[in-house]
Amino acid sequence: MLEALPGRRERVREATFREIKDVARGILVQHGRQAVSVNAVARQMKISGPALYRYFASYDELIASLTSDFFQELTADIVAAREEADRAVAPLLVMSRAMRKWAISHPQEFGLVFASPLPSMTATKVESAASEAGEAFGRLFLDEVSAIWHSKRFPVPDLDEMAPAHADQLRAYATQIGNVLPPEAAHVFLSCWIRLYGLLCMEVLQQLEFALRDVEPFYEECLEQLCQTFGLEYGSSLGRPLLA
Amino acid sequence: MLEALPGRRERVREATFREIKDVARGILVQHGRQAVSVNAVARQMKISGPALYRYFASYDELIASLTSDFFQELTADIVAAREEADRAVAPLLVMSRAMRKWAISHPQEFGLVFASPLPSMTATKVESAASEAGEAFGRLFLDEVSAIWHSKRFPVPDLDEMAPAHADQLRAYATQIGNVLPPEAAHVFLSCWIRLYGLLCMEVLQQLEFALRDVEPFYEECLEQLCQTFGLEYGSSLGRPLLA
DNA sequence: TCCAGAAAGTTATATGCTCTAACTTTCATT
DNA sequence: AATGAAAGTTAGAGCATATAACTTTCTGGA
Repeated sequence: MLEALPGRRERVREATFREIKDVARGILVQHGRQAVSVNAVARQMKISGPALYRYFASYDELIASLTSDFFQELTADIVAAREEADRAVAPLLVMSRAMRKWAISHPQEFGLVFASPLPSMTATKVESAASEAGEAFGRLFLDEVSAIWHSKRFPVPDLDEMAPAHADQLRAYATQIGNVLPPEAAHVFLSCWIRLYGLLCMEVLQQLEFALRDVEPFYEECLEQLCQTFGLEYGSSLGRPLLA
Repeated sequence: MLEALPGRRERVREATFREIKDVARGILVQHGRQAVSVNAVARQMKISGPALYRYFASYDELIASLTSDFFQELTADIVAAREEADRAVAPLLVMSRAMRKWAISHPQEFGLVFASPLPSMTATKVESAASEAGEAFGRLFLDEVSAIWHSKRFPVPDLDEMAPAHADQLRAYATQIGNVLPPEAAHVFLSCWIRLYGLLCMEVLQQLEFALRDVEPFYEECLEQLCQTFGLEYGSSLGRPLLA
């Protein structure tokens, strides 16, 4: 029988890939990262454990694949939010809020991405796909800041007043990102990125629960200062509540 | 035979506790968090695995004990740095630099503290000792900011201009910390804490390696702004290098 | 001094995990 | 229909946490 071009074999294989990752994600969300295991996924799919190794060479590869998916989903969410948003509010704000919205409605997923174990000197990891997806995610914000820079500039510090070693690593980074920002502007971008992403990290990893139930006010405060930095108009999120 | 009051039995038991934790820490530092296991520790001590359960009821308890130790060591380091430091430079600066110094010279230890798994809804953890030590650590900085507040004040936002829910949680936090700071000042404290600790988190969890080899310039920039916030004089760390 | 009993350590074992090896089944293509 | 790759199976090695039951070691009291 003539098959559709993707091939029936490959289609069911693709479907199995999806099912494995869906089941794994379900376990992650319901029972936490520790509960995600090759065997647990296989049990829930009612197949034997080793069968899963036809699809993923190792446990780490399965986790890396999940990580990659999460980055892509997060990226897609942010892009979608940017497209659909009110044109009056700065895209950078829309994107930042979309990032947090995804992070706090998917804490386990975000936590998996963030709290990956430290490489511990040894081990050249097989995280290429995951780190690529991660870079694409970061690129979203970098490109937006680059657009702002090229359309109207924003204040930047003087490279000569920095420690030479720091100026060097900024130049290296500017090169690495294809010079979409000059080193001085890259410093500002990184500084803001650190504040925003660092805050999200602390929130999701529950490092602020000793004091706060709702971190959003601090996130909005951070966004406000971010707008000042880039010379954007800060539009409060009131009226378009974060958690609808 | 009459023993010294602590009792010989208890002394050797205490020594075994220490050895277990020392060995576990060695494994953590050398081979990463994943490699820390009850059996691995026992092997290295040349005792049988189950023997360790005379000292720790579970693997999680061993980890929690390590976490507690790390917090205490970090706290002690910061206190020592504060005592020994040049009186001309603000204690808050000295303490912040001591914190980072410890964190980056003990990345695995700091990572263990930070990247503890998410509670995943269920599970009432046995982390009381660890979280107590963690609170003592945070208290160090809180007390310092409180001292600054009571000696000369610093600018604070208006509580009435905040979202009511946020004002409420700030008041609750102020109560929780025994009113050593009013809610408005608590907001400022938390805001600074988030920036400083969040940056450290990102650095140690290697979330900045895509761009930076040395995060110190950003840390110092953060400290400079922190000094502005609290009305302190920013003394560069030059001349007393961070990594001697 | 000797002995009862607690403390500390042992082996054996249950259960779960990752992952490999060897075998069987399924199924699309020739 | 036959072939051979793909997908699934069971068996098992090796390591993990943890418990149970046993032995050894040491302490404190008669």
